[in-house]
Amino acid sequence: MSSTSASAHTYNGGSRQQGSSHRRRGMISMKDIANQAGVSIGTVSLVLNGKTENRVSQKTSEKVLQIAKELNYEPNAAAKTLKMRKSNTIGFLTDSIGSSPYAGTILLGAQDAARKLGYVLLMVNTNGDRRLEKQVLSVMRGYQPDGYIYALMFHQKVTVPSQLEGIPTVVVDGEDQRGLVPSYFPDEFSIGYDATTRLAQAGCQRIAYIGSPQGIVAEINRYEGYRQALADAGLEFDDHLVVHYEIEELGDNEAAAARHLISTVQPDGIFCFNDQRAAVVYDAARELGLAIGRDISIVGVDNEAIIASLLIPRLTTVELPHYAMGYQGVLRLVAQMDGVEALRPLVASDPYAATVLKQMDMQAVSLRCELLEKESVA
Amino acid sequence: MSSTSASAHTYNGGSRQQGSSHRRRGMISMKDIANQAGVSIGTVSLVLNGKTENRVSQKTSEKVLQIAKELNYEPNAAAKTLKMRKSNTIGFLTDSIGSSPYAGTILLGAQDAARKLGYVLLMVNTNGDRRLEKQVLSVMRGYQPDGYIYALMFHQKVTVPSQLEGIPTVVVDGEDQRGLVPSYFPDEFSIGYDATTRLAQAGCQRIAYIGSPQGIVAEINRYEGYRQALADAGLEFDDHLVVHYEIEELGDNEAAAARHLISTVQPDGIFCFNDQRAAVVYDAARELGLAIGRDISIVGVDNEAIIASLLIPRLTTVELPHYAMGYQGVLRLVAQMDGVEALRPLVASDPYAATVLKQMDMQAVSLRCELLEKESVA
DNA sequence: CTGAAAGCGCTTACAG
DNA sequence: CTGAAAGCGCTTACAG
Repeated sequence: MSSTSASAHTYNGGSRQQGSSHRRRGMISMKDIANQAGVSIGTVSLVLNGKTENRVSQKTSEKVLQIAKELNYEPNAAAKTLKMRKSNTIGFLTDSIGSSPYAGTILLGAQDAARKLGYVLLMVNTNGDRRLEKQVLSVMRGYQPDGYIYALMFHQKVTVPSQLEGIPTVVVDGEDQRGLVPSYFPDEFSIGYDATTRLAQAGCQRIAYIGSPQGIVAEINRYEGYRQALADAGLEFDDHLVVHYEIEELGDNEAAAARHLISTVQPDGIFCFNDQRAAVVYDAARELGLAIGRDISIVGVDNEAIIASLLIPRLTTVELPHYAMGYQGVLRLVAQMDGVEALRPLVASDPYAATVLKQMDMQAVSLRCELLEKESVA
Repeated sequence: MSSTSASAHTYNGGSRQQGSSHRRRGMISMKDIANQAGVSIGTVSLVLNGKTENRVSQKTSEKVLQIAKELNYEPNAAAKTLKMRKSNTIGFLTDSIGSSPYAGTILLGAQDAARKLGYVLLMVNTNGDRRLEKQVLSVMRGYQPDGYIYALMFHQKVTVPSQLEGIPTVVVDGEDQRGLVPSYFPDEFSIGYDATTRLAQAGCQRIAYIGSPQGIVAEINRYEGYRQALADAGLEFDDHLVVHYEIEELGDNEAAAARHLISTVQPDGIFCFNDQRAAVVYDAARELGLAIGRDISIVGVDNEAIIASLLIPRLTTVELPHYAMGYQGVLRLVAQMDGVEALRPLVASDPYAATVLKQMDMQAVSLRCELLEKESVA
């Protein structure tokens, strides 16, 4: 908690920027345009919405457009929403903005897709608190978003709030428990498979897995991928090479645990559940005098920016598709709300759009993740 | 970029969740309540807005409230906005969601404050692109946010977009170039001062500063704080103890540079511009056989979660007030828009509210940052 | 090709 | 204490 100081470094910039009076800035309306153009409001509406075909003369149309531009007209979303029962707004619900560095990337992807499709994001954080979630959701509903993105902090099974029932919704970085709500999440199995296979290709014979508490989806499937890759590479599975850390029970001893693992079972390659673990393994290996990328190969998951900047040699890692999940999630949502035709304008320039269109019949879509080759693998 | 796979891990959850038909879910309106209660819509409005004083009987009031609750009534924000010319919406503009782990924390603070004051956040990312900013802003204006938060990725001077002129706006983690728009940002001078003073207190005689490219506000003021603290501690300033890295020109050599600095000028304490630099210094010190927290003391800035979890011994660091900036920024904005009375309900339970009220006459507010004591200082 | 009018769900004088 | 009515800025049959 930081207190506030009115120190020498606080200065007063002079006069107040704006009064608290509620002078309505001259938001100009169709009426203004109609007056200036000498036509009716209805005509202005037609023109501004491009519905002039056989209904408005070329000349009138041009005049209206011209004046609208001069006046810097911006349609009043509230009026439009009220009349159309469509807000062109997407509710973005998340449990984790602020607690995860990745939430922002999902949001960015969602935002970019929304913008291209003419939507704006109403953002709300639930802190993972069901009671708060219910409260904010009911406020949000008043704004009548046309659909919702329900974004999680990491891949897990979730129950979508009942208030969203019947409203178009897409789960991102998570999976609807009941399999009814379309969900976009990383292909965890392939992450484990690709990482392990890469290590096997590098000639590793004793590939360890440093995992996560068991039970969460990401852990279960990455581990499966690890085992399948071993089998496909003709390597025998060895129980001793696997550890599923409970973060809590480890505390400061994660480093010690890593050292212990390395020195006792002597792996020549390690697939780490995430980059953070990989960073700890770096330290452990170094203390044991092992050269990473030569004596021992390491692969992480996340491509976490800060860790990436710190580790030497650079870490080979599997990147999680946060941006893609947010982006495709919104594409899917809009297709659901407005029909697949809504995506057509994008499809020529945007490979994601084509992908999403192909998957409209799948409720659960796993995104393949890319292995980024650096120098931590021999 | 991740491609998408329809692997064995993609399953079809069954029937489509919702049709694309636009059946309006029974958003119930005041009319519905009025009908059921046998009163007029106007009366319902009065009751639901708590304006019953001398205007509606206790009995009618209760009946209306009761029915509204049963029907799960949620006011239609679009209609209210249209009529009132007030959307109870705040536009949150940022250059960095997704590119900075801190943006989310600012957003979280803003969100929490907004919720308490009955506002909802309309979120928009500009990617630091002026053209895009202009475009998204004009769309956003259509939604008529009552005010704007203009949030930056790190403390810098900015020119607020001209489209925001005349609309209540608060800059967060940045400073309005012209000093006209209220701005909330970290007290950089104190960061440098407190960190350096802490090192001096620990008995350090040769305190180095590993900075950042010169020119940005954060660097200039932290450096000043460093120098002032040296002076106040009776320590002589030594040019050789200071380095202002240009990140770009350093690349992988940051570690080498740190090693070089430590071995040549032999500081016994180092104030690092941020935790990331501190992490590099950890490595360098260790390679030179120095025990951190004994042979050499280190202080960082940021309290970056991932780095904090990695460094041993734990890093003493100055925490940047991201949450507080977002929170207080919104408080200030609402006070600006709705008058200071709007904050009164909070003031009893919320120390931030009192603080903000005290600072209504300041355009630039620097927030004091907390030094978190860990074990990296002797 | 164009305009007048109704109506989306609210709030707020105004009349009673 | 209560209701009828106007109007916020749009869209869209409908009539001409």
